Amino acid sequence: MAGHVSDAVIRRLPGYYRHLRELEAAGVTQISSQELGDRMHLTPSQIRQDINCFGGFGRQGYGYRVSELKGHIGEILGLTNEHVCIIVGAGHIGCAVARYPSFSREGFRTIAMFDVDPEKIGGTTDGIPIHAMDDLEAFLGENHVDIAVLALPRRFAQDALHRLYDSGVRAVWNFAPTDLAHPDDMLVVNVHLMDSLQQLSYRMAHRDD
Amino acid sequence: MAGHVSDAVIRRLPGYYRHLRELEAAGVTQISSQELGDRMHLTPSQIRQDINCFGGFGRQGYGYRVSELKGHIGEILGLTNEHVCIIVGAGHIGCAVARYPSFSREGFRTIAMFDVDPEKIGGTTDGIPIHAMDDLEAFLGENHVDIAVLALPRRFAQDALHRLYDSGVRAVWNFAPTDLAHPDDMLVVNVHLMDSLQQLSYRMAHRDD
DNA sequence: TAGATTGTTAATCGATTAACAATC
DNA sequence: TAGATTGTTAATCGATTAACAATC
Repeated sequence: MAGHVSDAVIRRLPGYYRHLRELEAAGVTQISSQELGDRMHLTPSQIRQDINCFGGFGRQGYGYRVSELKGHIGEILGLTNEHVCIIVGAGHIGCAVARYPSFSREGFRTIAMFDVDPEKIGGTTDGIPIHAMDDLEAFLGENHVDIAVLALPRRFAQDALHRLYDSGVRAVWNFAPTDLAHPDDMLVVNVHLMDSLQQLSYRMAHRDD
Repeated sequence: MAGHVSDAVIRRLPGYYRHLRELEAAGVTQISSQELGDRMHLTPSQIRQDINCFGGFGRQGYGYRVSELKGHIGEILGLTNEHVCIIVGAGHIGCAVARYPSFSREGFRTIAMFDVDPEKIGGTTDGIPIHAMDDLEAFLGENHVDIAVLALPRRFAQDALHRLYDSGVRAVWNFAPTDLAHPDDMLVVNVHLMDSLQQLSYRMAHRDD
């Protein structure tokens, strides 16, 4: 069904999902590409092209059923299967992720956190146990983990990524502010908060251009 | 100097800055578009095109001076002027931002946080005072603020944005998981953590396509 | 049925890549 | 000078938009 799906489309998919969820919550059951485009600041054409990368989920003369389309896009995004996660680094960012409500609501289940701080080891955050960083390999030997959240200072991130790879983890959500080297069969998606803030700074500096 | 700069270029600029900072820290003083491209997974052509949106910062037969180019890009990103910030919402994300080292290092100075929780009001995070949300307008009347960081639950974010606008704030770094309506003369850059995670989920689900 | 809106093909636009003269 | 690498123009590629027949 899906031939090659471009990066541009993949980047927009979560936005569709988010808007459709809001529409569903607001009691909207039907929507046209025109209306959805107005809402998302996209052209109706683009919306139809994007959706038709995956199949014809609409009906001529009617538009799209909100809950049906949301279901399809959720499936396409892989949100129907649960993802078992660990968080490496129990600092402020790691804990913020652990407690982020949408994180568990969308099927990302955190089973453990890891840190080097003896003060934290043995404790919990939101019911999630904090293990010693030294126990990472042993833990991964006994537990299947889909995604590792990397929430460490920059200088520790590359080493942690190698250790995760060697223990079989093949997907990383990286908050460390650096581009990590990784094998081809490991997926790494970066958050790079400072990049986002610097884009804001750029736009402020060039407001009148 | 800069004609129209495309979104694609703006999105890459912080990456240049980050890599150049790492190179500088590693003691590298000179780099060619070829070498920088290898490092950043971009073509040399694209790097030269990107940089030349802003001016000819290189030298034929030599390449670019790392510290000089970093300086230019920092300036282009608006990092030479300090940005006065407030953080609206003193939950885990707000506090994570407040303590994020690069935040203050790159000239983003947080002068206050705001929250509705009586337990938090009057306290501090990392030396930053937490004010009552009710005092937002009074505070903004007395203090110039360049950027508001929105770190509130979704349902409170739109109202907070209006209040910020009415008190003169014209730039928002938004962590609430929703696309906020805003006037044309207000800049809003979204972080949308869940979008980023869902992109990872998509790529995991479609690994073998 | 008539009206509306999709799915899909064709046209356009913009971004990326290639090429090469300029020049350090 | 010769070699290397930029700055910049031209070519290519891909993404977005427009158009319209299909059809609910």
